[in-house]
Amino acid sequence: MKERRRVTIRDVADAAGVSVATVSRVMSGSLKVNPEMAERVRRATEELEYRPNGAAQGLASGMHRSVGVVLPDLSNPYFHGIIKATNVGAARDGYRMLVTEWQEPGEELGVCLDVLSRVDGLLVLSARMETDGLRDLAARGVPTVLVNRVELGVDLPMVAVDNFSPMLELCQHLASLGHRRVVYLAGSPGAWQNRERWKAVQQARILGLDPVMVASDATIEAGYEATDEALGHDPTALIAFNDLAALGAVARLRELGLKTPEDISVTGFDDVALARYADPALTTIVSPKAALGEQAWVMLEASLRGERLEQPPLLSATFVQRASTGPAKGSRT
Amino acid sequence: MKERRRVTIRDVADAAGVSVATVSRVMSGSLKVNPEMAERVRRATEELEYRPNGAAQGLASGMHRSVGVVLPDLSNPYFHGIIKATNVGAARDGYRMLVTEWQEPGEELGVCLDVLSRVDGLLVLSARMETDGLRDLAARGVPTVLVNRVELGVDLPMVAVDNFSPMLELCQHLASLGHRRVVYLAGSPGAWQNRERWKAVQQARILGLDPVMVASDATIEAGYEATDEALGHDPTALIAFNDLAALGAVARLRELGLKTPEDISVTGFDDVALARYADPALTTIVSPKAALGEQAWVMLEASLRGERLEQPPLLSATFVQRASTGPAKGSRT
DNA sequence: AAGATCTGAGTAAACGCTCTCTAGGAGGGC
DNA sequence: GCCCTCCTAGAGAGCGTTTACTCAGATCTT
Repeated sequence: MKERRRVTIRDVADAAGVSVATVSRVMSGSLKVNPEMAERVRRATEELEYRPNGAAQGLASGMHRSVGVVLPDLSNPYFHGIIKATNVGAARDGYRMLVTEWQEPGEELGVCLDVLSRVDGLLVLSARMETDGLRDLAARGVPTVLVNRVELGVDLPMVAVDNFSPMLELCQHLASLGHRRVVYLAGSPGAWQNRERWKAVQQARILGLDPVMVASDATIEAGYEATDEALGHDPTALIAFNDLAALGAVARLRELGLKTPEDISVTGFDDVALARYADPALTTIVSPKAALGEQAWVMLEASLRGERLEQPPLLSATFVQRASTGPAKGSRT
Repeated sequence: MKERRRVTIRDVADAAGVSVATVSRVMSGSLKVNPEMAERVRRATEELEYRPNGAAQGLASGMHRSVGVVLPDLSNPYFHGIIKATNVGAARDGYRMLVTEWQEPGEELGVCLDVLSRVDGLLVLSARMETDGLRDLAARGVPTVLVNRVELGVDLPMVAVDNFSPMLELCQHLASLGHRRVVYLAGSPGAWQNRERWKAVQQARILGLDPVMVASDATIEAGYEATDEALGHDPTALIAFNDLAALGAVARLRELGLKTPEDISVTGFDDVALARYADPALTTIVSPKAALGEQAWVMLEASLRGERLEQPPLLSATFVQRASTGPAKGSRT
């Protein structure tokens, strides 16, 4: 394992018979360089298999050409759809994306700041991170974009999906099936998305729904575990915070001998890949993950350039009925 | 958005009335420093909210204190379990983990090398990356650990789960239920794991199985789509490459009016979270994801220190019977 | 045709940190 | 009491790039 010295820009310069500055110019695609020289440089680069040192570039230019993504849970497929789209945008613009999972709240700002020593900007998908931390980031002028999190007191660009309207639509669907007593399996208490969804569910009282909230979370396990308590309220339908929780709930119901949707209806949110393939296929809300990720990148890229794009409106999500909802048991609809 | 200048080590040094060298020593935890001074430095650090510049540290020390993880598909939950464990190990040892998803083969070595300009080592979870690329990495002396990929011609440490034995056990289970004609829904053709699993399935001829291979992949969609072709072979059981494909297959079967396991049995591999919650709960192989991720880190960490640990044996996975397998239709078992 | 302007390549100063080397004070041996 | 060793803190040389600047030669102006 001989420690062969890294080939630096200097080596390339020597090999091509030019100065390091010229090599740097060629690498960065500056037009002000003699084509013949550029060609020589390119050949030398190739031959020596030169790879610029990212750290040095970052130090010298103050730009790292990479952005950090902070999210609470890597295993939630909902995030995949988003960051995949973000990634193609970033790649297109020559940026690298570094994903960091972080769960414990309180620590998050620290992590962000730490990550920041190697990135130019941040995408915050984390619902749990305290508002103070965000405000701090905003105050520091760190290019940051909030995803699916609308914070009024924070001066940061944000992109988000409309949670309220589609959830209301979903409730309407439930109401039209004759449901009345429903339980909302909540997501993370502080999360904006959770507040919005719950708000919509409460609003649905006007449609005749009589909702109760039960604490849960955005995971299969949490949905599974919250189901027993939910059943205590004797509901005809379970409105889960997201698809994962819905899947967990369905599994627990099945275990208890309750069939979905015959005995009890269950709804999800997000439309992750599994939702369609589950049994029963989940009635849920199709969240525009790709569009969200794309827009997040556009906003972030602008921030990186010091530009501040106009705050875009909420993206709309659409309700889709599948097999996990049916007429309320005991209703004559 | 005033561009407030970053606080550097020099600022801290000035504030504490010491030299930058001393600050650096305090930060790195060197013991050779007067406690009183150390305290002063620490206080200054705190007050100024000093954060060392990662790029500069990387440049100066040649260490980035971070490792790159290259994986083919962020949405496969199997990887989450692994990298989660790796991450805690890395964090414990003061390393940051950068996840990079990369799909197109051919490009992968380039990406690795590129990522390498900012990391100290690599964890390769990507089954598709060409062997040549790996050999190249090995030749360059880049600290790299291969996960779930055993390459005999490559001189790199690897950690992997035993695929063969548990798969054979699974086949035995199927055989004992009276199955004979089975279809193996294959994973990525070049992948080591795929070869191992298929080898085991073929070996199971000795148990009376009569296996056929059908091309598919490690995703729900691929499992779903390969099912029709699989049915052409009139099997009594489907052995999917992994849980995702199995889930896809079950979904397609249901669509076709075939019940699992009454009409046809289906098995998975990996035991992702969903496997247990799906309907029917998947008979599958429990892969020790956490142990794998942990061991991968241990090996990598040793490589980073220039040490080469002894090649560990394959980790063992265990077969678990759940509800997706039953007696072969038409068998009297 | 001489001075002004422009082009494009080279020189060298950062960038923020680490780490070797040096200096000087404290402590110890004789 | 003097010299030598030990130990700690500071000075400063990089680390590999980028990016003003500088400067020579070419192209214009009139």
